Amino acid sequence: MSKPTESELEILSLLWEMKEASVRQVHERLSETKDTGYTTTLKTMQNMHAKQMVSRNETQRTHIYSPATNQKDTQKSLLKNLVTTAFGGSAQKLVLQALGEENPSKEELDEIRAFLDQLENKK
Amino acid sequence: MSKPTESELEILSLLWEMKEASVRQVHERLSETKDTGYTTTLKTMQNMHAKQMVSRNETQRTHIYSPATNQKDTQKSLLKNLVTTAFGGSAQKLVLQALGEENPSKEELDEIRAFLDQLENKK
DNA sequence: TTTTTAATACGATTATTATCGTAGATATTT
DNA sequence: AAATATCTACGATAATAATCGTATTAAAAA
Repeated sequence: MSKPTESELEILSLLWEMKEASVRQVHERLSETKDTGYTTTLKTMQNMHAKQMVSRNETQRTHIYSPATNQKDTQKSLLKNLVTTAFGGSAQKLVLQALGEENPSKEELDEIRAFLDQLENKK
Repeated sequence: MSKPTESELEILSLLWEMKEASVRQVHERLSETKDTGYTTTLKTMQNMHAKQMVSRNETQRTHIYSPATNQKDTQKSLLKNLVTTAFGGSAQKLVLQALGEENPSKEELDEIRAFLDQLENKK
């Protein structure tokens, strides 16, 4: 399971959200934030398919793609990577930094607290 | 302020930790986890210097490098990037995921709680 | 049924990153 | 002083990623 490149990740994220989509649909969404040609998106998705990062239904002429890699697992490995490379291995620091920057709402804070309690109980 | 590449980030992290170091010293640390030649490390650090990502003292033959980019700012932008590309923009999800995976100690959990309280008081 | 539109495949090109080798200079050791 | 080791500089190459253009085919519209 190879690490997605930056471009691949953008597409993968969209697919996680959309569940399944054609190249056209992905490209349309991508165009909101990025200015590249249709064939670029196509090629990237073909590459992703070759790497088995996405699967596709080819029964129609317009292929329908869906994510083949688990979102959680991918997030997990990207996070781990960031923790080791940028946070000196401390997830703690990453969490504090993320919380500090993102200005979470009261509800979110409570949710995190609940989660902390739950974690503690497991010990 | 350009985004560090993967290799650059590895070196930058070490420099954040070491405060300042020669290429040799960085290379030695790097060798623990990576198997590349000395000149590769040298070249990367020279590139980083050209990008003003690090500064260096050239008064001695052996140059001494130190980070020129703020650790917090860099972490912040990398985090933001990850949140948007892999977590659909939700820092919340990232935090929960990070907490869930890293199995923090009781002390760390308490520290996070304290931080949450502090955040809440600011409102 | 002809024309136009929309899709895939795939090679080619460009851009970026990573890695290394060699030359030349300065220290250090013998 | 000569030999050896240790630096930097820097070009070259290799590896990886991103982008696009063109050919071909299938569907849709005129």
